[in-house]
Amino acid sequence: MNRLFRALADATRRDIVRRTLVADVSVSQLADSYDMSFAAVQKHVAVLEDAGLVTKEAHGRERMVRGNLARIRQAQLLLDGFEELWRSRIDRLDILLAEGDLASPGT
Amino acid sequence: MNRLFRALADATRRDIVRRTLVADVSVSQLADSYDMSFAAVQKHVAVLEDAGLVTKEAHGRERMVRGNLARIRQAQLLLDGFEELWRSRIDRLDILLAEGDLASPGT
DNA sequence: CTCTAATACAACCATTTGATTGCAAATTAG
DNA sequence: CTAATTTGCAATCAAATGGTTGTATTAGAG
Repeated sequence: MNRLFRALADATRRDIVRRTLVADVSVSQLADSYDMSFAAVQKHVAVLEDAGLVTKEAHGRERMVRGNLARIRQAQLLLDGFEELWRSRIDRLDILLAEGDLASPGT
Repeated sequence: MNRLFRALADATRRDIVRRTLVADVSVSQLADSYDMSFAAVQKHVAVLEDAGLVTKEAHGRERMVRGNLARIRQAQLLLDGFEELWRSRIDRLDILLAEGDLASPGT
């Protein structure tokens, strides 16, 4: 999870994910789009690959990069878990309020 | 977004978010839970606060930390956007297939 | 075969991160 | 008032990050 979220914490990498989710793109095609060296883009792709967010497939001398939605879903699941926890806080407040309602009439 | 995802890319910080989504917790209560110095935990909370994932509220000499679900939702929205993009890839394939269907019968 | 394009990888550098310790300030407890 | 808690903040340090350039390898074009 650390690597997953860290990989998403960079605008260039998020853009690469966006593009490779829509269509396969070669590393050099990606490199042409950003104002940095080929090697820098190559490293970003490597970070994404290490995080499982993209895969690479050799096609001749090119490596086609493909976004991996399954991995994105894992991040979504974690955030969904946060949302559920938050709801449990509301539930606790409801319980407290309910207890208050029970106590008040008695006084 | 960079700060948001970077803040989530650390297990200790994700745990702090979990705990503070369920109930308000003071910085020192948090510090007691982790095997690191008070200052280190304080810094993690500061990173989360900077990312908008938690807020702090003074209560006497304690600062109660509270998780901010709204900010988590922003991360969810971004990931949801990825998912929609991915679906658009499928749509394009469908279009290609449909075009193929139109062409094939004519040949 | 030769040249070029695409990629991989290493070395290097500046900046950021994640942790530490130490000290000061504010608030509560006794 | 005095002492203990809680927090904030600065200085410091090792490791990771994000970028660079240079070199080597591999595959397609002519």
